[in-house]
Amino acid sequence: MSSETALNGSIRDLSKINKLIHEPARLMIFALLSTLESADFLFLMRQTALTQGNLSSHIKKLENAGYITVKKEFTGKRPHTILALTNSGRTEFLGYQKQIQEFLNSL
Amino acid sequence: MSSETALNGSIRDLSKINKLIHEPARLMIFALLSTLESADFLFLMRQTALTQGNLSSHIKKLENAGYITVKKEFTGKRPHTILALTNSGRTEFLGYQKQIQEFLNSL
DNA sequence: AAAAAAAAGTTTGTACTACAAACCATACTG
DNA sequence: CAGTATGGTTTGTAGTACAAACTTTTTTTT
Repeated sequence: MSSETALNGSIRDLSKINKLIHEPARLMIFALLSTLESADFLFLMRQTALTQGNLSSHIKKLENAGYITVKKEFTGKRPHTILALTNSGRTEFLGYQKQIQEFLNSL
Repeated sequence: MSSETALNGSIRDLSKINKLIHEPARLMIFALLSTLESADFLFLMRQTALTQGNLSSHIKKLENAGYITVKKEFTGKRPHTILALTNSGRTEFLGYQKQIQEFLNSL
């Protein structure tokens, strides 16, 4: 191995970190969904303290990336949006955790 | 303690994470400066693989925040810019590390 | 039963930010 | 002395996070 690769690997790798996950608001969403397996819009809103508009935007981004699924149901008469991580989302989040943990360990 | 505070503390806290540090390019700069005590512009540029313009912008932000000092010297005839963390910068970076580690531990 | 307010989101407008291209100043080089 | 290299800074732009405003349906008030 070159003299730079091993020690600085985890530092330079940061430039390739998944920014869709790294963003704090979305990191909260990932954290909640990864421990809960599924959650609804209002629950996420309360747990994260994000506004509706902001949460909605982040959800759309994650859905477009294929990281979460969005199911729109009705509970009685009221709409109910259920979010869950996809396999891809779960895998990417685990990879993110690994990368950032390695970074912290390198300090 | 309330039922939410302890478990979700580290999750909701993410919304208050220091974004000046959290940004990947600057995280690289912090990582390098925290282990090296001082470094010059070109060294940082090579280690991080940031472009000159981009690195320059990030440095200015960190300097304005009081997280780093910027000393412009001459080595022989050539300009030489030396960067170092301030106490404040070091403290904030440690706080950041702690917060993100707690987050990872909570998953 | 009409009007008003609430619930559950989505869309739109804006202020900010990361980035590279273009620029600047000085120093070498053929 | 023209051209290129060195060591940066400034400027322009595309993208992003966020909240305000809007939409649609339902519930409550009068």
